[in-house]
Amino acid sequence: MQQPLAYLVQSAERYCEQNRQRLTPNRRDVLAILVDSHMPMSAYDILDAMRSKQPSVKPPTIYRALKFLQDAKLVHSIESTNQFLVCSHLEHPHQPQLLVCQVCGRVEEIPLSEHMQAHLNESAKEHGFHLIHHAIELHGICQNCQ
Amino acid sequence: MQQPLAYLVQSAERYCEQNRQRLTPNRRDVLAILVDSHMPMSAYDILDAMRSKQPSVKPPTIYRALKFLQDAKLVHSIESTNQFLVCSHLEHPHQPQLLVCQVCGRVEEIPLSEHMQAHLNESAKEHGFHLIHHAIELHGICQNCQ
DNA sequence: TTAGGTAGTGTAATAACATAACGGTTTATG
DNA sequence: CATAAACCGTTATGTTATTACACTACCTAA
Repeated sequence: MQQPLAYLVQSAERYCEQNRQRLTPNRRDVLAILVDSHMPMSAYDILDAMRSKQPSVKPPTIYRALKFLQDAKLVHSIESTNQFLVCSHLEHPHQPQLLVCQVCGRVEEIPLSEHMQAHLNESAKEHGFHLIHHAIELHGICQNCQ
Repeated sequence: MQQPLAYLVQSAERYCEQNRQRLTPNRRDVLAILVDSHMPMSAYDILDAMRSKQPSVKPPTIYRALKFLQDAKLVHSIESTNQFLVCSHLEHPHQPQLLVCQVCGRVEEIPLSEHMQAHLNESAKEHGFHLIHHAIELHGICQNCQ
């Protein structure tokens, strides 16, 4: 379910090559922290984790790294909980659909079906709306917590 | 597109009767402010508007009223922008789908098609997920802004 | 090789969003 | 009128996110 760090790093490096950017220590550390946690984390959760090794880190450092990781499609943001999550479907381009458990706080990412994607595009088109990206977040109770 | 206040108030009163609650001045004022704005507003936007007539109002008052209005299905929250919006489809029960314009900031609410609804339920079911509610927010550029 | 541009960083300050906790008031109902 | 539930005001604080500015690191082309 969870991508290994090495694979994510590889993907990050590819992104960097294509965009004149660099996978710096800050960015790598934030990614590693998110991978290690196996849970969605808030920016301040990440900040706390960073501080255990580098006490002077401040919020903008985290938000900048998260921005990079989101642009590189390695991390998704969860709008309804203000958290961040490592992408679990790097293998193909996708828009995420998130299943957010209200009990344990875990979030499962599932790829949005092509059918759904088509429907969303269709409904946007009907309203003359130029669609750029979307957030689809389902809240409920996961299998484990039932 | 926008519901008239009278209709919303009527609907609020029906909700109150059924739930031993009251449409108090605070709640009515917050609703009226949202209706008047014709735009999504943040809680603090609403707070500022309230203060022009009642300078001592504080954040909890707004958040409480918003909670009531959301429970009564008169107002939707927009997770990705931390804003609130008067519901524009009171006529039938629905889960909202929101089209958020990145240029003008306006948000159009469209009813989620039954087809989409069915698909979402299906995908939740496949993953053993007990679905309670969802947020579907499409970001892009609206017709006016293109 | 060095000048200049872009990417990236550190830091302080603050903005923006949201809730906890408390004690008191209002309202409906028996 | 006694009671319980809903509602409110207020203080304080917690949480999330950004602005702004000065600086450093790195790449590339003259």
